[in-house]
Amino acid sequence: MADVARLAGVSSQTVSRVSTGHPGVLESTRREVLNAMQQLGYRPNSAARALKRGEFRTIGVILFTLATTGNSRTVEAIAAHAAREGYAITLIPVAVPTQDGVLGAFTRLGELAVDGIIVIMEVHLLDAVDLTLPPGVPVVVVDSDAGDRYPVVDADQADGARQAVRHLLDLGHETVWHVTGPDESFSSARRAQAWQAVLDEAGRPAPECERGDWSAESGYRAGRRLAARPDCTAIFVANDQMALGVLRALHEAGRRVPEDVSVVGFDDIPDAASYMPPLTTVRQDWAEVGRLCVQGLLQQINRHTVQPGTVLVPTTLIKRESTASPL
Amino acid sequence: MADVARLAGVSSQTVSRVSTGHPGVLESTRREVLNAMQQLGYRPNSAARALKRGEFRTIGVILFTLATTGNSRTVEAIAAHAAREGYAITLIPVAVPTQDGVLGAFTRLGELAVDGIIVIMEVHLLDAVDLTLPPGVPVVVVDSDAGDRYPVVDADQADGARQAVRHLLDLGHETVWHVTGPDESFSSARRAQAWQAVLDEAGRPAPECERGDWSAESGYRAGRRLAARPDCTAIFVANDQMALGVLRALHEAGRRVPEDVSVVGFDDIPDAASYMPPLTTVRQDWAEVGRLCVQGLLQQINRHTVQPGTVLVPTTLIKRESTASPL
DNA sequence: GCGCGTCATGTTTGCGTAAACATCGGCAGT
DNA sequence: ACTGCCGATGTTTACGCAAACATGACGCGC
Repeated sequence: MADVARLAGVSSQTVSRVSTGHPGVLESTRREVLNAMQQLGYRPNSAARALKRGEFRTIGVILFTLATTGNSRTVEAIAAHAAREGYAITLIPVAVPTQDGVLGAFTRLGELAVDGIIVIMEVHLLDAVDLTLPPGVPVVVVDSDAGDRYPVVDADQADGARQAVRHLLDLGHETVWHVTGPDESFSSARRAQAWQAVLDEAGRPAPECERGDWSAESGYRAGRRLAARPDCTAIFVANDQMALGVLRALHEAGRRVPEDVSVVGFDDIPDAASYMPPLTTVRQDWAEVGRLCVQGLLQQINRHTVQPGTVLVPTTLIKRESTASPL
Repeated sequence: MADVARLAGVSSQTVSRVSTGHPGVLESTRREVLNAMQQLGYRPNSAARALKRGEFRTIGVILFTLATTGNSRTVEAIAAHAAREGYAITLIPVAVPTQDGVLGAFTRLGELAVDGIIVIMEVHLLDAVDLTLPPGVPVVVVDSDAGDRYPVVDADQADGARQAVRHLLDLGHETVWHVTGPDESFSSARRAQAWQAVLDEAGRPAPECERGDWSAESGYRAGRRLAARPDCTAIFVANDQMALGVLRALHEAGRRVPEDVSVVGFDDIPDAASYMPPLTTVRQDWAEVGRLCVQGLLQQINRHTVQPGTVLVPTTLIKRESTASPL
């Protein structure tokens, strides 16, 4: 910076003013400085800046995996919106989904240069490590029921599930079977709860759930078991990938979709429209979730206000060709 | 830090020594300092640290999208390996895949606190912005043909495509049709080139390519056109998602897979094993790509050696049930 | 017993930046 | 002409840390 100042014939403070866009610099001076900067290939040192300003303009995102469509889409939206606000995002992957793994990530995070944190994971995994969450660091949580302790942003999974199950009942199915995600997943639990609630309301018997792990393969296994039951005519599957497996199992068992069995998925991943048949499913707006995360976090950072509570992003039932009235 | 020093009854330098793990501190003193740190909730300020040390221990990853399986998996592997080496990763999404967009990202990047950059995108988009790539900043590129200018890491797409096409020819197909990715994609070009080369070598006619955009929907459209041609018995599709669309198109046209038409995909995304039928495809080892990126970048950072050149990660043909000899 | 080396610890300094304050020149109002 | 004020720019300082150097205590060999 001193070199630039010398070349431009001004003080380093003026250089600083130019590079931060402060007002009160003569246009002619500004141009001179800009010119000197370019000539010397000067770029501000962000460490010094962060040190001086006491902020990093960086948001940390802590998650288990980018392998799920939901997570990667959410992160992408977070990154895009953060960039728009002049924030970079730092990814903190938790290698192992254990409390030790989370603890490690949070320890690293404590030393990391971030102004706030977005947590994309089940909060119960955080319970044991709360102490290490640097106090005073703004946090927003996704995919969790921690609305009483942190600000939470999430898709309205319960409502999506309700729409899915009601759609099947409205088509005239006696009841709806359900393939859940893994036990640890709060999303899975909420979807299952809503499924159960709708059946209860309608006075229909709730068959026992099949349990999967989100993978198509696990959906296939669940689907084979369901395909063997002639009374099963409608299935609500907790995500699209498992639904893909269910469709294959039904196909192999000779049960037609939607003529013999109706299937509804969850997520509306891009491929779902190309399944055989195109899948009726519940769309989640991950972009909006990401946007609200960033917005909520920046609000905390700038206004120093924290409001625990859950913000729900609406979900939409997308009707395609995998559902029909029973024959 | 001063507070910690006071509480522990030592100088701030000793606190620094403890927090950086430097040797030459009496065990008893160390414990005392650690204790004081905990009590005061002290955590080192990484901005100051970076300023003093002249390094950020952060790697920037610049890419267009996390929406493709390949990108998100690669990023995940990069993050994991970087974490293991004590590096954080910062995501720089390029909103618009134009040179302006890239330019913007690199400008931001220049002011960003990173010690090196991994670029996951077509390098030709960088051409116009080379000047803004901060000189002296280590770079590794993925998915590009810039091996003469930068260190490049990539899956061996040509070999994977060769294996796929040879497999189909070996099964006895007269020739192999091809559905490509979008024009701008270098991966797509390499796969198409290899496809053409194998057919040429074998003295087979190369049918005209169908062009897609990686999406299942575009695969479906290409598949419909191919399904209409009775002479088409073997299709090499440039990725799995488009293959899903091709499978649906063939199914709707009443052409059985693999009895009437064989299909090979590329990527081996987890769902591919659950397609109908399970898809024969080429597996890419994204985790290894990510690992090598980090390794190569750290080598540059630590040893100050740059070696342009391309490192290829082997790809493997995974034979499933979508390919068979023609009837 | 003296000098020297060794080890634990303390003191000084500067990394690059920007806020706070200081200065300086000119212009409006009287 | 003088005061006062404002706008443009310069000077000083501190952000938190860790290298480099300084100090001081202790032990060992002669």
